[in-house]
Amino acid sequence: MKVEELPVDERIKRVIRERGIKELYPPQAEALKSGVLEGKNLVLAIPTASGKTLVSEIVMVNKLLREGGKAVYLVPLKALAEEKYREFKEWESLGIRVAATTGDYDSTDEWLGRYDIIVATAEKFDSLLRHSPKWVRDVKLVVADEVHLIGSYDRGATLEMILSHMLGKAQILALSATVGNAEELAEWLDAALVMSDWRPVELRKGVFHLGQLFWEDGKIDRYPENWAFLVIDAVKRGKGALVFVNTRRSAEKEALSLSSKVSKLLTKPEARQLEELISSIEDNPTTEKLKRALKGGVAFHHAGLSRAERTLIEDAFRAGAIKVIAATPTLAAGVNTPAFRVIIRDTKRYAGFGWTDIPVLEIQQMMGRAGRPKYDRVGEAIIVARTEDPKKLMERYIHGKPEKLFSMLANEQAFRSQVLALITNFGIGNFRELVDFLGKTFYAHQKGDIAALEYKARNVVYFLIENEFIDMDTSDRFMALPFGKRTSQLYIDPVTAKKFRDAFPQLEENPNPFGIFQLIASTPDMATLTARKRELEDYLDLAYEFEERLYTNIPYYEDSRFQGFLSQVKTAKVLLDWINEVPEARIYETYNIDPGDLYRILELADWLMYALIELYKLFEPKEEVLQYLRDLHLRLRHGVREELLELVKLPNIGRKRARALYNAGFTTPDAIMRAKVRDLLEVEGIGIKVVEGLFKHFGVEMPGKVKEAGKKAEKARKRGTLDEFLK
DNA sequence: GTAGGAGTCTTCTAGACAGCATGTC
DNA sequence: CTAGAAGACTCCTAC
Repeated sequence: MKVEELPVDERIKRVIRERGIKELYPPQAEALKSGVLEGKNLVLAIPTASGKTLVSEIVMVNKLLREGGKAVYLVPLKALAEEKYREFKEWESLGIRVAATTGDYDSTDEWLGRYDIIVATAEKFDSLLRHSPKWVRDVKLVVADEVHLIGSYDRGATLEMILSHMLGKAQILALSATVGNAEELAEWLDAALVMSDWRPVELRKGVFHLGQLFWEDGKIDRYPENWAFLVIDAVKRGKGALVFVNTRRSAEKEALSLSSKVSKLLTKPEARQLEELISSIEDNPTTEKLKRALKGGVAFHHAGLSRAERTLIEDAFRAGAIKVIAATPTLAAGVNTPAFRVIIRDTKRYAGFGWTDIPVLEIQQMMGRAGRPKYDRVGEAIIVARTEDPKKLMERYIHGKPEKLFSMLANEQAFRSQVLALITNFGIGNFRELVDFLGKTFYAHQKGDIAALEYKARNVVYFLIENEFIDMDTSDRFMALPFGKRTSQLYIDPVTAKKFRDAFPQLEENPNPFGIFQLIASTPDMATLTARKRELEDYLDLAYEFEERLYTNIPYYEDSRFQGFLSQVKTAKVLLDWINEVPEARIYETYNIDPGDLYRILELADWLMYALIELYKLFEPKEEVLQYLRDLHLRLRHGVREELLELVKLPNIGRKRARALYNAGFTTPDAIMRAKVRDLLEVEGIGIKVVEGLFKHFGVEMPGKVKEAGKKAEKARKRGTLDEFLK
């Protein structure tokens, strides 16, 4: 189908033509002929990179130009929200305003009402719905990207509930990977279904076993025995490769070992480019390994890396500076990083209770990363058979069908949060109405009856009443209580809220960071760091040492909660070190964690600390305790002792600079404002830029001379590094 | 007595959403 | 619950 023939506004065609697209891919054409342009719901199940985004763009903009209102585009990851936001920005030339919103950005957001396309994570949109801003009524279209995540154990229920809410109120376009039961999904959504395996770049799949590469079409290529040669071969041909493994350690190990081989294939300019890349990365034990690998043009990629490093690696790989990435599954689900060749080293993964096969769906997503649309005629995806029977792998992952999706609404943790929200935020007034609503869900459609779910719902309601989240009047009508309403808006698990409330009396008696951090770490919303076996004793000792600061009893060894408790103690200790200004590098070493782990823990603790304070406000708070909690929250956010709280509020002043300033005698913002520029520059980590920022913040004019001198110094410094770099 | 090597036993394991203030992604 | 690598531990030998 030619773009010209599309039954949409001329302006849309113009934008698409400007991208250099004249002809639509067959599945795109089929999708657009399904009635979706006339308002019908659609489930589009086609491979990644086969043009789902363009279809959704056309559908969204067509809808907006014809009917006005808003389109919401749901994604599973914050990084994807950013990626889509940047892509959709292009439509601003037609006067369409695009916004992105995730937990990193804004909230209640009446201001989102000014935008036409809103990109959001599913959880964020769910949270927005609970705050019911006025513009929600204007949502005419919901695009759910990666809708197969409806089958994810911990996050599927959210997506399912959003779609249940919006079904009938807005048009729905569900974008899915290939799944076993797309028909079932389409039926539920009363949607047309378009399925296809078509890809713009041909995908060749194969299984590698002891030097033999068995292609799906029966052809066999011979290689040296080690699969690493497949990687080297790709690089030799001027292309890149992705290697998927199942542990962080493997990713690092393979990256380092491949690096020594790939490095020999690098040209001088390439090596220089990599040096530049390396110099821009912060130093810590994890990045030390990363930098070593990068010297040879290879990176590893896993959640232990910070966001900045991951983005840097992804960008450099796309640009061709990095030749190979060894990655855990992070990369398969994340932003677009196609490669000529994808090698899947592992098809099993440890799942907490043993080894399980990685689902076909996930392996196919990894394989789908093979083939770069503009550069490759064909992409290659190769599964390595190390201990597994190659025939079995071929059957399961290459010729096999992906799994069916199953509703995860009945997952207890997700379900109790959702039931609470239905009652406190979505006007569900009694049990009958609750059951009616549940009847509209994918769960109900799939199972045919909801007796089991109804039973669970009844138990949840009892739990919510018993713990005063909600109440029921004499005519059995639900009433939202402030505690329940706030819990739902804070987007925390009711069990977390209950744990907080139960601890308030003790917390009031003896407010202290360790007790509060352990409390936070004990909630189901927190991710704890696992205490390793040989650490157990240390943390038990620590727990006894700090016993009187805890708001809970130390469980006995036989108790099933024993190990979990010690993991909470470990997590609390990390947070404690953080607010006591222990340097990051030492935290990584002491607790054997990566930067990404620390970041994650801090992010969660920050969020839950806020929730704790907000809930405490509902129970006749003591002003001095409230103030204590607020200060602790700030300390947690900035990672400082109390005396630095004023300093870290200044622009560009974090925990390191604040401590340096304080130790140099600048103990208050006022002292800094009165200080001489020269004296400030003496302080470690304080350069002319920071000083300029500070003076601007204070509204004080910097002496012109000083400014000049500073700039000169800056230039000299830059030259210095350049000289060093050139020799 | 002990350094150090070989062999054996033990341990460990992927990922990542949410509030709010800030300014406006 | 179907693995596999790294690190800890043990035992032995050679000096």
